[in-house]
Amino acid sequence: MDKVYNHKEIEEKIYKSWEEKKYFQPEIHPHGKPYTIILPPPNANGDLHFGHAMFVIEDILIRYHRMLGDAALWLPGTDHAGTETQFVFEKRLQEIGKSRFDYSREELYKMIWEYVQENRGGIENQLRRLGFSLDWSREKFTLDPAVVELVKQTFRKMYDDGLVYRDYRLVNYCTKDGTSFSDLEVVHEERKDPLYYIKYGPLVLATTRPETKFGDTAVAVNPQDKRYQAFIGKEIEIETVLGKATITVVGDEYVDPEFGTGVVKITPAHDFNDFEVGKRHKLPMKQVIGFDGKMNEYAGRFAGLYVKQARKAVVEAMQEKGLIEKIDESYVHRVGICYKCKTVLEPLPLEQWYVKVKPLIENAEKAIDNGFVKIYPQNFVTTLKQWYAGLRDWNISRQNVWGIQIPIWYEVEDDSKFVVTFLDKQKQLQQGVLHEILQKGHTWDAIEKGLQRVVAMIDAKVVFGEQKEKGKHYLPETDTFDTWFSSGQWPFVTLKTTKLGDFEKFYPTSVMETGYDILRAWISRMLFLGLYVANGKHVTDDNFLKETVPFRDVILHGLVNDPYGKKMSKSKGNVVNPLQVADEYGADAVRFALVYGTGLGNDQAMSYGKLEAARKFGNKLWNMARFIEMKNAENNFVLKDRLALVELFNQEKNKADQAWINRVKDLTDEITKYLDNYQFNLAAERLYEFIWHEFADKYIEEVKSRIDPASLKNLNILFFVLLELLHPFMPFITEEIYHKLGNKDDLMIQSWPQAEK
RNA sequence: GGGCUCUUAGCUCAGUUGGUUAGAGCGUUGCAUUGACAUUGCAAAGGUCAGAAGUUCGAAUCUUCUAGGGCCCACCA
Repeated sequence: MDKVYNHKEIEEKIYKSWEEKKYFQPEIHPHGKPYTIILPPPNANGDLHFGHAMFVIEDILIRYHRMLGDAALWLPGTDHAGTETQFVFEKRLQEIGKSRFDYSREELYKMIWEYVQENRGGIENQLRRLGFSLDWSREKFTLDPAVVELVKQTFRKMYDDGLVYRDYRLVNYCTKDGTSFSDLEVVHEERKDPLYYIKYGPLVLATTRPETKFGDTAVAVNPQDKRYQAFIGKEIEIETVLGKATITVVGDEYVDPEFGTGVVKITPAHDFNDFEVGKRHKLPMKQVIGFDGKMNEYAGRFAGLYVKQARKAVVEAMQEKGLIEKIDESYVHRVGICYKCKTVLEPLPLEQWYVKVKPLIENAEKAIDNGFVKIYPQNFVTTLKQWYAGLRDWNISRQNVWGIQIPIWYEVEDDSKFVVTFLDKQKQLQQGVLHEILQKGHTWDAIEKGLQRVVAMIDAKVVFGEQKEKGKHYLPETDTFDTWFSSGQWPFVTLKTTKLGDFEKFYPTSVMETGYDILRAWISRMLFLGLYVANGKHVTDDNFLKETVPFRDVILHGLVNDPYGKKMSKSKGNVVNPLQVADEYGADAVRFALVYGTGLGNDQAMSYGKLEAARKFGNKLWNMARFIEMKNAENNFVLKDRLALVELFNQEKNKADQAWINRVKDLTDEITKYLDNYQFNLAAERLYEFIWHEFADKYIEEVKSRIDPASLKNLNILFFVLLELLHPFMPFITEEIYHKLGNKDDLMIQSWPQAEK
C-alpha cells in the first residue's frame, strides 16, 4: 500500500465500479424491504453548491439500509425551476442583445431546454463525485413528458373537484421579469421613502404612493374616529393635479386612526389592503399602472411614465398647486421586491389560477397530528402548522415560457374580451385587444403561430383540449405552473413514471431530507399535494391516509455558511464550490466534515479545520490498514473465512481480545441506534473517537506485543467491522482499504454488522 | 406584532427520555518518537454550561423571567 492515501486516483475508479455493478439499484436486494429516498431535485440551471453536499445525510441512510439488506432506492432528478431558469437564461440573452420577445415560445423553450440539458450533465457528475449512491437508471426531470402529463392530470382532477379556480385579483407582479409570484416568493426589504401628506378637499391624508391617486375610488376613515364621522358616506369635492373631482368617503375598521392623519386613500387596483376594502364597499377598480410598469391613459399627461418617474412628476405638480401639506422624509417601511431581480413588485390586478388550499391541508395536518409524517427536528412541526393555519389560496400561474403550460383553452365567444401578444409574420411584437387585432388584418393563423401571451377576461369560457369543438375559435392559456406545483408532486410523479411496479413498491417513501429553508415552499406543498394525488380529496380512513403520505419521515438539515458564518451567495462572492474542496481534501473528508459536529437542523460554518481533521482521520485509517497488511505479510497470515461479528464473539476465547470484541459489538449497537434516530453527528463523532483513540491507540498498540495467527485474525475481522460501520460516511476509503487487504468482494454490499447478543 | 432558535474551553461547535470528575476539532504548553501515521503518541493548562428564580435527592439538560445574538413569517397607507 502507498504510504499516504491518495483519494484522487481512487474515488472515480471506485464509483464507476459500483455503478457498473448496479449496486445503486434496489434490485440487488430483490426481496429486501423497500427503503426509499427521493433526492430533492437540484435546479437544472446552475452548479451544485455546498447545501447540496448535505445530501450526504441521504447517502448515509441509503447505504446503511442497503447494507441492512433493504431494497434501498435513492432516486435522482433535476428541477426545471421555471422562473429562476428563465431569469438566468434571459440574462444570457441580454448579453447578446436579445430578449425573450425576439423568439416564439417554441424557440425560446427549445433554447432553454438545450441549455438545461448541458447543465444537468454537470450536476449529475458532481453528485457522483461526492460518492452519492443514486440509482441513475431511474433519473427523472420535471419536464419529462410522462411527468408533465401526470402534473396536468392532477390539475384536471383538481379542476373537476373544484379545487382550482380562476380569479381576477391583485397579484405580486414583477414588471421587469414580466411575471407574477405567489405570496411566498415575495421578499420584503426595508426602505426609507417620503411619506406625503396630501390635501384631499377638506381632508388631509398620508401616502407613500401619490402616483396611484389616479386610481383612487374612495377615501377611508375609521368609523369610530370622531374627527371624520360626519364625512362617512358623503361625497367630497377634491382638487387634483388633473382638475376637480369628487370622491366618496367610506368608514372601515382597517384604518388606523393613529397613523398619519387617520385618513387613507383607497386604490383597489394597486394595493392589497385597498383591494379588500374595495370589495367590502363594492368600490370600482381603476387600474392606472400597466404590466409594463408605466402609467396608463388614466394618468392624463403623466401617462407613459414609469412609476418612479410619475411619482416625482406628480409630487412636483401637486406642490405647484399647493396640494401637499408636508413631507415626512424619514418614513421607514417595507416593500415587496422580486427575489430574482430586486425590482419593487407592483400589486396589479390579473386573471390567475388559484389552488383552494383549505380542503387540501386538512389531510396534511391530520397526517402530522397523527404521526403518519414525522418531522426531525421536531420544532419545525410548529413552523409548518402555523404556515398552514394562515395559508391563503395559492397563485399557481406564472407568466413564463419555461415550465409546464396550464392545460386550458379559452373559447373565443367575444373577441373583445381577449388581449393577445404575438410576433407577427415580420417578427414584430404586436399587442392589443383581439377584436382590434383581427380588424387590422392579422389572421388567426398568424396570431396562433406567434402567440406570446393571452389574457382572457375572467368570464371567458374554459375548456380542456379534448372538449374543443370544430368551428369555434380557442386560445390557449399561455401561463405555466408555478414550479412548486410540479415539484410538489415529486415523490408521486417520479415513482409513477420510472419502472413498472415502482410506485406500488416504493411509495410512501421512507425519508424526505432537505434544508429547512424549503420547508414551506416544498415540504408543505408535497405533503398536501401528495396526499391529494394519491388518495383524492376526502379521506375518512386513517389507515388509508397513513399509506398515502408521500413520505414518512422528514429530516431537515441546516445551511452551510461560509467560513465566517455568513450565508454563501453569488452576489457576496463568498460561494465555495464543494467539488473544489473535494479535490483538495477528498470526497470522504468533505462528507465526514459536514456531518461531524453539527446537530441536525443547525446551521454550520464551513470549516477548513474540520476538513483537515477529517482528511487526517482518513489517513489514520489508511495507516491502520497498512499496519495490518504489514503484520499479515510478516506472519504469512491470510484471512480465509470472514466471520460475522456474532460468530467471532462465540468462537473467541482469548480474554484480551474478547474485551475488544465486546467493545466493537457495543459500538455497533450504538452506531445503529444513532442512525435509526437520525443522529448523524453523534455517530460520526463516536466512530472517530473509537477508531482512533480506542482501537488504534489502545488495541493496536497493545496487540503489537502479542501478534499471533489468532490475534491477527481478530484484528483483521474487527477492523473490517469498523470499516463497515464507517462505510456510509466515508465510502471510498473504506472500500479501497477493504480491497487492499485482499478482499475480492465489495464492502458496498457487505451486510451491516448487526451485533445481536 | 407572531413564531423558531442560539448564548457551553482562546476560536468553531457537540452534548434527545435530568444522573458519576461537562466533551471534540483547531489553537496553546511540556515530553517522547521517525515508528503503520506528509507525523503520531503521552500529558497539561483552559469552562460558576449568558444571568436570576423555581421544580428535584440531583439541572448545561425541565419551567418562568431577564439580557444579548440569529433566522423565518406577517406587513399600517
